[in-house]
Amino acid sequence: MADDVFKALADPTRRLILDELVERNGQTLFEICGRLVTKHGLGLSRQAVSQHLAVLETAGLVITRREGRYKFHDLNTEPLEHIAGRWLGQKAPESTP
Amino acid sequence: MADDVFKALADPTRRLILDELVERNGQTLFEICGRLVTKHGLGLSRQAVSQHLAVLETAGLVITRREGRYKFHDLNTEPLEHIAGRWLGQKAPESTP
DNA sequence: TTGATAGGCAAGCCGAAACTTGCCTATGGT
DNA sequence: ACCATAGGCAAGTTTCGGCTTGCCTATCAA
Repeated sequence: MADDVFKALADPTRRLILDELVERNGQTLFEICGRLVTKHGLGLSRQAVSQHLAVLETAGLVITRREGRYKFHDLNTEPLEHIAGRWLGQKAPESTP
Repeated sequence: MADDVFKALADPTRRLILDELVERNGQTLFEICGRLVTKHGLGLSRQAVSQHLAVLETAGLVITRREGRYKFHDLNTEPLEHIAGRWLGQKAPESTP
């Protein structure tokens, strides 16, 4: 469960994909491909991005909905909220003024 | 910078090490080895744990201090606090009562 | 000083992960 | 009906991460 989330976040390309989805939710595979190439200059194939999206989906960080021949990808931040708490929980909360 | 933190957290053994340091801070390499073997039943060599600790240290999650022939490992949770905020930042903060 | 304890360095092995390549399915427009 | 667009599947390659093995250094105690 949490293992999938950490493994998904381990790759810099996947973190960039999450960034793009924060900026504009509900993008298709081709849109994400275009953004990664033009805005960040990384040259990867469409299948590479597709596989990254699959990893993000099994981690629960991306939820997909199909409409016709389009498949839209929505960001789901819920798995991100409890991740660090595993080690921050019972710590003395240092001065947070 | 953040890349090191995510890569460090990607491995389940390293996450277990952080758990052990939460439970008891300032352990030596041999102490951590013993705990991983006895409490969690994983059979890994001392060098494996040493390499894991090195990864955690370059990520800033573990800080070491040397005293004589002992090297104590202290947890540093600071890099964990801003990790998820990258994607949670401009999201509507749900009810935190 | 010798031995035991705590740790470090470096090369090598192996399996998993990232990426490619090639082909296939499905939807929509004209 | 036809073709272009959006996406999927599967095998192959290559790179990288985790782990081992073997040996070396340093500190302390007797």
